[in-house]
Amino acid sequence: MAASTGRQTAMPTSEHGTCLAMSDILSRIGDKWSVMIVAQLGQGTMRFSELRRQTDGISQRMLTLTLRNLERDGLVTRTVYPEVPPRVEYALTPLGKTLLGPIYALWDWVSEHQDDIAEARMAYDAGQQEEAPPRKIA
Amino acid sequence: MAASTGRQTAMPTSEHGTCLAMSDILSRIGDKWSVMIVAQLGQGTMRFSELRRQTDGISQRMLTLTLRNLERDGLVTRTVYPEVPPRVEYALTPLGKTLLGPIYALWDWVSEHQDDIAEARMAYDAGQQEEAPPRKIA
DNA sequence: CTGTATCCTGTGAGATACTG
DNA sequence: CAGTATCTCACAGGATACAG
Repeated sequence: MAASTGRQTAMPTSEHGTCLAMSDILSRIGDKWSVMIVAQLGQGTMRFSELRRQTDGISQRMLTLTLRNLERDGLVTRTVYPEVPPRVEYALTPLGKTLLGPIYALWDWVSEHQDDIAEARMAYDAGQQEEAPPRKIA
Repeated sequence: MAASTGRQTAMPTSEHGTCLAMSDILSRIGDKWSVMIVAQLGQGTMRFSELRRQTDGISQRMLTLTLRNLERDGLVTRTVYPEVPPRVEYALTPLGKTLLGPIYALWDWVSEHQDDIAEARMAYDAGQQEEAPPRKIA
């Protein structure tokens, strides 16, 4: 299990393999929907349409693709019930559940600092306007 | 601050604002280079070319854009020394440093589970080959 | 209900060349 | 050295229609 409770364990920037894996994993969990889906499934097993409804703005196609990728990475299981109106349930694997920790950490960070970021952006954009405008402002 | 396997602080999926902010922030830190740059700067102030050298594979353009975005979000500072051969130094802001925690959490997770994922992928791909090939295999 | 197949667009990002 | 400006291409991802 992870060394976890406390401060950051790793970050030996030397680890080149991990570095490559990082950008790989990050482009997966960093895509538009993966984190949201994992977070949803963190609350329990759900079926396709349920996920679709709860995940605002996702297209059928993207939900399918996202779930397939997560399944391929061993983060979620896909269970098909061969019934007449097909039913498919998705759930986190044990591995998938271990991802919830880091995701929540990120989530907490965002909810804690989103205001700072919004503020920083406004300040930055305002500053840019002063130096930028060879173009008439008003 | 959160840390490990156990229950976490947040995740009231209801928080819609945070949810939107999530996908926003995620698409920033989830892009190909931001996390890597922040991690680099976690080790201290660096200048442009230094970052360029240490960040394998990044193009000049992408480094510039990434840094600009991070600056705009208030995560890094950009200090220009008006010398003859220009020198520009980048460093994490206090806000930027708070991001190191979650990033390290993710980093740890990756270094800990990259093998599981690689394995899961191979297993999945192998399974697909069996059911897939209306196409002759051998 | 749970997908797959197609089409189409925006944009992320590399390569290259030029400037202060 | 540190950047900006273009060009280009690949691909993520939305909309829509069809299928088991």
